[in-house]
Amino acid sequence: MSSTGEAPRKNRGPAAAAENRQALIDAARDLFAEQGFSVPFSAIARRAGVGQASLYRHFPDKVAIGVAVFEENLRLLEARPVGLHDFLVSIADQAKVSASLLEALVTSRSPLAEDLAVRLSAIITDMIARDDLPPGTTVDDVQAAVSMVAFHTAAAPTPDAAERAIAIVERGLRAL
Amino acid sequence: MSSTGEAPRKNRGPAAAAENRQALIDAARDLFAEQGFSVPFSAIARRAGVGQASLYRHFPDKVAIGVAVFEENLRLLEARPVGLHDFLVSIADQAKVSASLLEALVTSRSPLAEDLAVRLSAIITDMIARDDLPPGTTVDDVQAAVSMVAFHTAAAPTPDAAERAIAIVERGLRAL
Amino acid sequence: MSSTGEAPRKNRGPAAAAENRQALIDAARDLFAEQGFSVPFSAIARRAGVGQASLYRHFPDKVAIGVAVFEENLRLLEARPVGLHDFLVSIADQAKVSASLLEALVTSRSPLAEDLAVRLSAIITDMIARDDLPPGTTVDDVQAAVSMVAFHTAAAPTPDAAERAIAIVERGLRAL
Amino acid sequence: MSSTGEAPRKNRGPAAAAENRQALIDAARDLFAEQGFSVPFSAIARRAGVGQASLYRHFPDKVAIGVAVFEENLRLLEARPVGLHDFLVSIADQAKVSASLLEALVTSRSPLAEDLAVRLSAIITDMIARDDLPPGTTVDDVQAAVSMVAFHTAAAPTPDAAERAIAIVERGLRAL
DNA sequence: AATGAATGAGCGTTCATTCAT
DNA sequence: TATGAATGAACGCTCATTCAT
Repeated sequence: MSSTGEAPRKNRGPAAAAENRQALIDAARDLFAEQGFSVPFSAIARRAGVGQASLYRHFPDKVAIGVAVFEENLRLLEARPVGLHDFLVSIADQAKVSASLLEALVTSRSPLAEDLAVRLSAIITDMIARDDLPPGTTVDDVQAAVSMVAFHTAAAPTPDAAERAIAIVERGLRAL
Repeated sequence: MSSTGEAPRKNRGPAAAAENRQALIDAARDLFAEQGFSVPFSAIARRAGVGQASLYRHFPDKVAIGVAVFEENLRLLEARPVGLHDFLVSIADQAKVSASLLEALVTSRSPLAEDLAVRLSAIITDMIARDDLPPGTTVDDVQAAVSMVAFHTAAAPTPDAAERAIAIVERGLRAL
Repeated sequence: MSSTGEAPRKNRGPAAAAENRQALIDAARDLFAEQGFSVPFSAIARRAGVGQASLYRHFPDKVAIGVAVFEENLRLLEARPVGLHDFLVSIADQAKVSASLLEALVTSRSPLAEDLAVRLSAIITDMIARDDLPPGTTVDDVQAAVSMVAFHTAAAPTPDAAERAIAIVERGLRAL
Repeated sequence: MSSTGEAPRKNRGPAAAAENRQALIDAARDLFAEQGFSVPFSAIARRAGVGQASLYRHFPDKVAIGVAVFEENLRLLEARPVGLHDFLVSIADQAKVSASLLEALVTSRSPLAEDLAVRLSAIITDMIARDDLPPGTTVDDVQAAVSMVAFHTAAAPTPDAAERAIAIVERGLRAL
C-alpha cells in the first residue's frame, strides 16, 4: 500500500496547500490574459492541474481569485513604483488581465478587496505627487483613466488602440 | 392578477412579423441596459414574448440584433446631430447599451455592421467640424473616447464615474 | 391592387397546385440524393421555393413524399424495363435516394404504398423471367438484393463498395 | 409504485465511475437495438440513469460510445471464433445494433476506431481460412456482406428478411 | 486536505407543425 | 388555396457546484 503507487496525484497533505494556491493564481492570470474574465471558473483548476474542490477551498468564486491575482500585481507596484505613463502602458500591455481584475475588484465586496482598493489609492497618491500631475488631480481621476485604458484596449480590435487611448487620457489628466 | 392570463401565446399570423421584430429590438435594448451584452440570447425572446425560433428568424445571432439596436440609435443621431459633449453624455447615460453595441459592432464582420461603422464615421466627422475640435483630431480619436466612456461607465459602480470620465477624455481631445 | 406587385410569391390559384407538387417532388429527390432521408422535412419546401403549408397540403409527411418520388421512378422502370445487373447499378448510382425510398416504402402504411409494392413486384417478376434468373428465384429475393445494395452503398465510404456489393448479391442470386 | 422512489439521484462519488461507464454502454446497446443509431445522444444518459455531463465525460460523442459497444462485441468474437454463417446470423439477430456499430465505425476517424477495424479484419481473415471460403475472398468482401445483412435486416419489416439476406450473400461469397 | 467524478440546470440551435392572412 | 411567420418542444453541449473517497 505504500509502494511507488500509480495514483493520479497523491494527497501530499497540508504542505501542498500553498503550492496549489500559487498554481491556481498563476493559472488564473494566464487564462485571464488569454480569454478574459469570462473563462469558465473550472478551467482554472484544470489549467493548474488541481482538483475542482481544491479550487473551491482556496477561492469560493472567480471574483475571489481575481482579487488574489490583483494582490500580487499590487505587491509588485508597491515594491517598484512607476510613473503615470509607464503605469498606463503596463495596464494596456496586459489589457485583458487588467480588465479582468477591475471587474473582480468592482464586483467583490470582501474586506480583502477593500484593503486592495486602499493600497491602490496609496500607490496612486504617491504617483500623483512624484509625477507632477496637476494639483487637483484626484485618485479617482487616475483610477478612471486606468479603467478606461484597460477596458477599451481589451475590447478594441486594432493594435494602435492602446497608444491612442493612453495619449487621450494622459493629455486629459495633465492638461488641467 | 385576474385575467391577463398566461395563455400559451397565440399564433397571430404573419401580420405580427413587424411587431415581433420591433418587440425583439426593444427587448434587446432593455436587456442590454440591464445586464450588458452577455445576456443569454434566448432571454431576448422570452422578454419580447416571442418564440425562440422567431427570434432566430429575425436575427441569426446576438450580434445581429445588436446591430439592429445600433441602427435605431444611429438614425436618431443622424436626424438630430449633437456636439461632442452631449454625445458623450448620451453614451454614458446608456452606458451598458453603448458598451453592448460597441461589442456587437466590433465582433461583427457583416456588411450591415460595416455600413453602420461608415455612418457613424460620417456623424463623427461632421461633429469634429461643427464642434471646433482641434485640427488633426481624427475619427478614431473620437471613437476611442466614446469607447472608453462607455466601457468604463458600464463597469464603474459609482454615480459620478461618467462625469469624471467625460471630463478627462473631453479635455484630452480638446487639449491638442 | 392588381399592379405588377412585389409580393414574394403570388397565390396563383389552383393552377399552381400541380406545378408546386412537381417542384416539391423534384426538390425531395435532390435533397435525398444529397443528404439522405434524414433531411429536415421543411428543407424540402425551402428548396422547392414553396410555402411550408403547401408542402403539408400535398404531402402529410416525409414518408408520403418519399412514396411520390418512388412512384416516378417506378413509372420510368415500367416504361423501359431493364435487366437485373443494370437495375442494381442504377440503384447503387443513386444509393442515397434508393435507401431513402426504401425507408419511405417500408415505413408507409398508405394504400398508395401498397400499390407501389405491387407494381414493383410486377416489374421484378418480369425481370426474373426475361433475365434468366434461376427458377425458384422469388420477388422477395430480388427485393432483398436491391435493399442490400442500396443501404450498403449509401453507408459505405469507399468508391468500390457498390461494385463489390453488386458482385456478391448478383452471384448469390444467379448461383442457385 | 410504492417506494422505489425517484430520488434526485445521489452523487455516489468517484467509486461509481466504472459502474456508470458500464451502465452507459449497456444503455447504448439497448437503445441502438430499439431505435438504431439515430437515438438522441442524451437518451443514453437518461436510460442509464446518469447525468448528462457524466455521459460526456466518459464519451465525447455518440460515435465514441458506439465504438465502446463495438469493442465489447469484438472481445466476445475474439474469445470464441465462429464461422461465416454463424457470424452472419449473429449480426442479423442484433441487426439494429450491428447497423449502429457499422455507422459508428465508418463515421469515426479516431485511432480507437482504427484499432477496432484492424481487430475485425484479423477476425475475418482467420474466419476466411478456417471456414474454407474460396481463395481470393477478401476481407472487404466479407465486410460488405456483413454490412449488407446488417443494414437490410435492420430496415426490413418481415421476419424472414434476415434468413433470405444471409442465404444470398453467403451463396455469393462461396460461389466463386 | 486533495482528488476528480457526478450532478442538473441552462443556453444555443433546429425542427415539425399550425395558423392568420 | 398558397404563403411564410410563429410556436414550443427537443437535442447537443457546457458550466458551476457538490460529494464520496
